[in-house]
Amino acid sequence: MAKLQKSIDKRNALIKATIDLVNNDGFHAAPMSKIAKMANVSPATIYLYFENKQDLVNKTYIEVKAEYTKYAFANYNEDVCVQKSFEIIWKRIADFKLKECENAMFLAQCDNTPIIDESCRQEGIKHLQPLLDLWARGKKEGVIKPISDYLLYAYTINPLSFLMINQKRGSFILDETLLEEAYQAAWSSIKVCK
Amino acid sequence: MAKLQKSIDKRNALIKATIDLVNNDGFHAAPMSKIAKMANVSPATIYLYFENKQDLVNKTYIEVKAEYTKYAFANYNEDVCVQKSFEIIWKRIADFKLKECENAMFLAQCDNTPIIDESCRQEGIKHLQPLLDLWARGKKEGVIKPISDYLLYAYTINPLSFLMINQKRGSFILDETLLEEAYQAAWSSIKVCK
DNA sequence: AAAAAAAGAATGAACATTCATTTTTTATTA
DNA sequence: TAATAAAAAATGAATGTTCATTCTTTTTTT
Repeated sequence: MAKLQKSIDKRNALIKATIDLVNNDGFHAAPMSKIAKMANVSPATIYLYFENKQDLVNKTYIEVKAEYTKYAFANYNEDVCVQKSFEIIWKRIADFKLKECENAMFLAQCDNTPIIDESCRQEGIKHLQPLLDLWARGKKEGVIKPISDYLLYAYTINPLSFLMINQKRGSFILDETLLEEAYQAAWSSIKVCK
Repeated sequence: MAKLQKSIDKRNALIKATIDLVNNDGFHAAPMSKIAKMANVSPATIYLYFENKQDLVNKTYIEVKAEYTKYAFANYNEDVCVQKSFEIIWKRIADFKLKECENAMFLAQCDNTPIIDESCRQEGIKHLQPLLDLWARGKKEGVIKPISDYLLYAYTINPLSFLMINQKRGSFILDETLLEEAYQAAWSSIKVCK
């Protein structure tokens, strides 16, 4: 396999450069020549690792999305009760969005624009299954409101993207206190009130 | 004023074409030539109305943002109680995001990417003041949680963008029932529990 | 007939991608 | 182990295209 012999470091550098440039300048202002320079590589080399620019962006998206979900569910355990499980996952996701800010920014940009192919977006959604399963369990137990998963996501996970972007822009800082308040807001929006 | 004599229709057509193209193809794939064609105008004519491409996009953003907030606060009245006021504004915003879907999509794309200038983004935020005032009142009265406005926005308004985008992509449909559920989720995430 | 607005064609720069070489790595032989 | 040949990887410099913007001319309005 020729591909496996090619330096994985170069590939990673290219992915990272893509994320950096797209985050800071936008996709429209992230030419292959700049990506190459930032990765310390010749423009021609990119084409040894990726078919073309679209492929580079698609693959970057899929890779980052996989990292994101892997991180989110790393210490998830089905034996714990719904509320606690949700808290654990939510806080892992919050962690990712704040610590892996560059990655999270890139995902947010892809999720809100037509820069990646629809098939890649679909591909990325699949990895969220454990969260959907947890919600199904919560609904069955009467702990979580019996509403669409899209609503649950919109009110618990998606706000984190907004907060992350605004923190990155320097509008405000998400410290421990704010994070706890955010978690409470998330949980109160989907829990069943006794 | 030479500017006022130029056809306002052409200007509007250009703004609309910009929104359409950026929504469907992304900023990187919205060349001036296509925008011109879609607006039934020569490429050179664009430069009679806008300085350059960046200016076109900036102005489009500001214009759409102004429309958005104008719509949101159209029937807002300071005499009504906080909870009711919030409901009215929230539902107007929901309405806008669902009925003026193209406009809302464009805003979402601008708000999550570096395609518009930072100064325009700031400019756009100013128009939200009435909502921030309402929240201040709600906090003082002990009706709304005493948390950062960014959190309040993240948990009440921002989810609508996510829902709108996914509705546009055909993932699901936001009917009357879902909309009411969404409103309840929004309100429960920020109200003070008695 | 003068001024303003609009047009299509032209210009030059920037870009994605490919090409022709060079460098590096791997495998082979002495 | 050292020398070398073959293969793979990487490169910088082309290539041809696309694009934003401008220029010159034409059309429309005053």
